[in-house]
Amino acid sequence: MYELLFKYIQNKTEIDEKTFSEFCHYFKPKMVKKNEYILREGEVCRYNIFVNTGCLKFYLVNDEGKELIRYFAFESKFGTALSSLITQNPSSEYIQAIEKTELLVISRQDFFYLVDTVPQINFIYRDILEMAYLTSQERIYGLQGQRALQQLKWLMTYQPKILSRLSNKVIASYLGVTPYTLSRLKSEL
Amino acid sequence: MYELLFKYIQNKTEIDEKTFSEFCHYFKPKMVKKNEYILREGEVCRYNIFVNTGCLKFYLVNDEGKELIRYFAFESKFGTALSSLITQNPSSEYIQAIEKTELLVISRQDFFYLVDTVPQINFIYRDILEMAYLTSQERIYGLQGQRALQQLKWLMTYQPKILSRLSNKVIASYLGVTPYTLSRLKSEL
DNA sequence: TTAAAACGTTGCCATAGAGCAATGTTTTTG
DNA sequence: CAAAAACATTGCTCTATGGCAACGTTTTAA
Repeated sequence: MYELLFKYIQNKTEIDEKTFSEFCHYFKPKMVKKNEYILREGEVCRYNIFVNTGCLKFYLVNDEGKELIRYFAFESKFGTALSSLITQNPSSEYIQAIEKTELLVISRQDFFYLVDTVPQINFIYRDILEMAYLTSQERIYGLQGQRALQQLKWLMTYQPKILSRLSNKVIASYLGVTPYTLSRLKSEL
Repeated sequence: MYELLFKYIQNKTEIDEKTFSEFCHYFKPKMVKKNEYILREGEVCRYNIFVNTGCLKFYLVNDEGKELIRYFAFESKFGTALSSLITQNPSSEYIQAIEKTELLVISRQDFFYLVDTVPQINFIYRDILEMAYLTSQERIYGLQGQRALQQLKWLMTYQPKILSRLSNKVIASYLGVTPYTLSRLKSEL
């Protein structure tokens, strides 16, 4: 149950099994079905989430009813509605399982307690934020500058998992184009 | 020289002048002229930067030669080419002064030393990353979903400083449209 | 296992924004 | 302060993408 999380932390910091076992019980296992919501728009996010197996999508629905996907969390990834988690304001994002998914869930309070008391978790949180920020920057530059075809090629190179595992509809929503356009772009490759 | 930085930190954490004075000398004052580069593409970023007065732009130049602006750092803001700072790989970003600008510059090594040894700076760095990430998320959703006119209206409401202080050319590059389009959009308001 | 629902593809037309050129305005700099 | 450079605006045309409709395929669920 905790092997992946242990490996994740071990990969980023120095940690022994004893230290890990002292705090890992703060992470509670949770199974969610395909299409099940972990968080809905308007709810306050009270958890940080580690994905053991499966995949979550983080998205919002804009004024025109269009679903905009910001991020996918696959196996061994953390994800949360950070804005709501930090501010404790209602989330504008949904979090939903794309597949049958196994999670480790830690409450906001426990998580920040660990950030403040366990140096390894302090570092892990810093690393999560740094990496999330870097990924966001790349995505901003991609959305700002690239035509959709270029973005698709970038995805093929750097995020092949997204293309191989997810539906066109979902990929289109991530790229910010319609499924029609995506379908046409793929025939241009 | 250090008043703004002290206020910035005091605003976010508990700190007294004595503690501040023990580490503030790691931040070195630096003046840059309008249009002067602080970092160019291909250089490794070795600094974190606090803006005292003026304004910096963080941008890259894409394959088509188009300038894409990711972020502006106005007074009392931190900014750096984080990707390069963390990985110590050559930066794909430029950092350039838009106006005559007064900076406080801290070396990478000193900065991370303070992050690891001064709890207030550890927290400040966490806060910078959190806020930067939140801002990035909003921007991703904006670029993905909104028409340029909507983005412009959003800017008017939430970032009026960008509109009032910067040239159309620069604003267009931030919005990811051409100056022609921006000029037309403004006449639609 | 089969009917219903969701998804993917493609033709057609509509639209937002790009890009060039021409012109006037503002800013920069010697 | 004057000449040069950069910037802003607007007409015209072109292109990438949107959105609907139709149709075949895959997935879902009773």
